Amino acid sequence: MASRTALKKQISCGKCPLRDLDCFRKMSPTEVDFMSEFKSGEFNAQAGATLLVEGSNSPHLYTVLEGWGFRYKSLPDGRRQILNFILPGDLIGLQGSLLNEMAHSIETLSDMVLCVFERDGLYNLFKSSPSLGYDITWLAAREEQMLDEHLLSVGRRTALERAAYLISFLSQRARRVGHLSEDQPLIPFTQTHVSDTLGLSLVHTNKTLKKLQERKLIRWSGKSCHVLDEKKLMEIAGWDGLPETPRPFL
Amino acid sequence: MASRTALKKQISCGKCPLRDLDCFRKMSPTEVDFMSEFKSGEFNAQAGATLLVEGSNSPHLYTVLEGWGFRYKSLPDGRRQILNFILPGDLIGLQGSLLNEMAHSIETLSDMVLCVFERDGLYNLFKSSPSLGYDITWLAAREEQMLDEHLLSVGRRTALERAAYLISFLSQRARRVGHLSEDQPLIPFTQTHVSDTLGLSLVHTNKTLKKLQERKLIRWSGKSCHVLDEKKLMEIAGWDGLPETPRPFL
DNA sequence: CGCAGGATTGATATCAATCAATAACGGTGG
DNA sequence: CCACCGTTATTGATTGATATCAATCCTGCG
Repeated sequence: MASRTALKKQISCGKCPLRDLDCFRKMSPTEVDFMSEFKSGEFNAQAGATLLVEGSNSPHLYTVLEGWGFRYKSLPDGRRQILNFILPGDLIGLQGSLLNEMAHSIETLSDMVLCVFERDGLYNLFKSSPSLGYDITWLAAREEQMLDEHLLSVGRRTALERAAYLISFLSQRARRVGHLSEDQPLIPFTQTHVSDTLGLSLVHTNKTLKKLQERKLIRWSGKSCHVLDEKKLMEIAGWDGLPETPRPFL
Repeated sequence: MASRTALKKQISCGKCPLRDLDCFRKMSPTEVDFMSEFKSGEFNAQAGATLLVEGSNSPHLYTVLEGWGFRYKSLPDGRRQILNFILPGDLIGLQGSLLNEMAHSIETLSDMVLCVFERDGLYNLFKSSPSLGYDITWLAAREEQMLDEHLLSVGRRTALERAAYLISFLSQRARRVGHLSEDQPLIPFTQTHVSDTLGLSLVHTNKTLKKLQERKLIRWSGKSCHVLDEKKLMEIAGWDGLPETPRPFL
């Protein structure tokens, strides 16, 4: 269950600690002011909570401030496909805001802190601040790019390559937003999550991860995965890594 | 080879015949004027031409006026994954315009007519016409939604379900933009294209399509596929179909 | 201690890839 | 008009990858 702590502005956008990370593009003071105005609150969700449900029509848009989550879709009989993972700086709920209905669900993997916006204000954002509108489009294009790569992975990579791609991908993303600190292992997810991402069965996923472990590229402990050799994983996957360009952060 | 016939404005946007289709949202006169201004020409490409190449940095954005195409990515050793198909009304090259580098290639399946825009004018569009900026974002979100469904398909559907999904998906899309007329069968593509979309081998794709044919749901003739029973295909795939909402058209 | 959820493992069953031909078709040059 | 050719579609046989089934083993937790 997601626990609604307080829907008020707990941090002013200007002081948002994330804003200082290298991976994010700097915002002008005007833009920061606008975002502070646009922000309608913060939302704290517990690990395992469902944030948005396929078919629903949420009145909110969120920017992730902290924590891990994932987007997924299901078939009528329950088979599930994880579409992408969600990390700090990601904008979520855009599809729902624009197309009027979520076609996927979102769940948290860890406790999460989200910045809340009213979807009704979205059009006004485009009107008042073209640069922020542009940024949102930028983020949408970036999500599309990640999905393209995932699709290539699930469609054409072998099981081992897929696993290697997934883990190096998440490792890079997490590192950039400071979510791979010394104390934190890596990803707070189970092998079931991995299998639903890779489009493989749980058993086969386990055997595949084991191979990566034998080669000392990763280490699985408890409910998370340590990345020991990102480079080698990328090599196995035939993946070039994420672009270095700083991205917008709302 | 793509043949550049003439890069001038051959049709004013206001008279664009596509604009009258039900599937597209109507544009205000101001918006139409803006687009006419933004439009820098038309481009005619022949079937089989490569429009954009992974890694390149095209100065253009396009809206499709006519014809079929597809986006794809490849692995270093040549394995190819088709990401999505391109039909009239689609905006292409947005990733390249925003993120500065194409991460996928685009090829035509039939002769194609494209409306050309300068990517440098994109930011100005957001500034001058927030509603058009919003529309572009809308289109990006729609593309994302299609990719989500493809990913679910490739990751979790069986071969038969995937094929059924793909064909009903294309059938719906084509019908809406009037590309399934009496005289035209359906899609001008080969089974190799199908296999690269579904993430299956060519042989297995052939056997799978054959099953759909035996059940009288499709008919393969020459280099194209007739859809005989879209409803049944959707049922097999467990797919609900595209949303009915009219979409923006630039 | 006893559970429950997650990770592992070995055996077996399927699905899909690969290999190897052959057939069908459209286009070309003679 | 016909022989020739390249591309695409089709098929059967075989191999290989992945799914499924069925246990067992952990580990954190009440």
